[in-house]
Amino acid sequence: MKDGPVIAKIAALIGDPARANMLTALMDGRALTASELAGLAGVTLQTASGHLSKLGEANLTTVEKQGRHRYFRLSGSDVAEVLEGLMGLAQRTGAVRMRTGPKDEALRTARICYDHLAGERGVEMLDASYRLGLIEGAEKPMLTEKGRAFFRALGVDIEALERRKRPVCRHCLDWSERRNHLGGALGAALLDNFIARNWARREKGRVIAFSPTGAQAFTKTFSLKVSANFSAR
Amino acid sequence: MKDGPVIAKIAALIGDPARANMLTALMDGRALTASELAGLAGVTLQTASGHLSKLGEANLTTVEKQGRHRYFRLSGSDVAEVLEGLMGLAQRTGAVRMRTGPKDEALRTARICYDHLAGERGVEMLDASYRLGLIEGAEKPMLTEKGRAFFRALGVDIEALERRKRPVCRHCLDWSERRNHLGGALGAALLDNFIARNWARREKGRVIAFSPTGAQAFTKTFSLKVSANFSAR
DNA sequence: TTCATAGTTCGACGCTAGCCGAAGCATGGA
DNA sequence: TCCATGCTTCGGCTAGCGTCGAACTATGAA
Repeated sequence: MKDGPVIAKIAALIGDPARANMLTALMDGRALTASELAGLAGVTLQTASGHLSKLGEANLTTVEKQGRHRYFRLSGSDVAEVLEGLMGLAQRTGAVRMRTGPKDEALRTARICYDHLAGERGVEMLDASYRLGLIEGAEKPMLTEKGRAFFRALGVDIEALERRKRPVCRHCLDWSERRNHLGGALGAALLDNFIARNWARREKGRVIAFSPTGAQAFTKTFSLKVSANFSAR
Repeated sequence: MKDGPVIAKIAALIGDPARANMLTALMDGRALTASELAGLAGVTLQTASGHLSKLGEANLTTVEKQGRHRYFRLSGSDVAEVLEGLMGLAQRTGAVRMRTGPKDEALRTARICYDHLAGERGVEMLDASYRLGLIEGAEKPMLTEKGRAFFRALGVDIEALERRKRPVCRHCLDWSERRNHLGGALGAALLDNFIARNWARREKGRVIAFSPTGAQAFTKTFSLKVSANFSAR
């Protein structure tokens, strides 16, 4: 009776189609201007402006002024996580079309979730990290000594990550796979790493495209089985 | 532009204060009637009925008919998880409060339901039976081989129970916990068993009182965590 | 059978909130 | 200084939805 309205306020904010469009557009962690968001949401600039101020008041987004532009982004990865959770519910409902186009296919395979890898690849990576003993702990995942050495060898500055406030390892529920993938500072650092190595690159939308050699390297690094998916693209 | 409205539908459902109240009330996994939910949400029965049918259509809740009551519960733990996520976001701005306690402590803890154990203990026992792999099947619970051996070792004549017409295992909805406990022939036999072992005895009214040693034995048998509840009573 | 309780359906009312046009600031460039 | 661009604020319109009273169905008890 008391905490209901609290979540209702947030949920109602996400519940408007225009705002939901804006939020999902921001899910890849990029910052977008008010005009861009207006276009994506299919509303006029002044309408979008109103929505964005509401989202800001609720601390779902933050603003960054730059010249005469105002860049909006999600205020944190936790917002993206909740949005992914809602997508999961929406998918399970069956009210959503299960028919998936080629774009959806690519999204399922590998996409960006705020700032880290999601989709099949993301889930595989987390699974492998547990299987290889790099990470331990169900509730609160922690790097093992072996994991530290492993990721350091990949070129990730673990110590720098640990100095930050953000958790190094974190589970993040994947709406398409409905299993956890790896979030947190390490998840973000790894995605950066893959992109820097040219294993993968960001494409339009939230798609992450692995190159053939990148996919091979990824598979080998995490001791994954070679799947039909990889050879297919 | 595509998946925005999808999550918007779900979020909008959660976004109404009355529905949010109902959903949060259901977050502990209990099942509540439409009237109770109406009261908790502060709306009339007919309004609540409308809300509940919407929640059902979206598969956020499921219904269970029992007599002239209709018991509503969340359709899965994933729903509760999303709600918790929303609370987390809400917490950034708003305040949080805790829930209230019970009335009749002893009755809630353990009581007789027709001929089997109900209340916290009963619910715990059913939960444990699933967790330990003694029982399988959501709709129609069945003893596993492991379960047969387990209960036989406790001194229950499983074969005799199976010869009877009465179902061996049966879910029974618990009015205080609002979750299922174990009924059926096995549920009855187990309560007899506990009393015969002096783990518990029937008291005035419908209260079942566990002795300290009985509570300990019960806890150990079903591999339960030792709770403060036991030591407190 | 009759009454009581639980819940649903229908219709009407009223408020909220999203929407856009127009006007108002603010920043940056010429 | 003047204009263009990016965004916000204001005001009025409208649709949608949450709400309740009343009538109806279903289950159970006397």
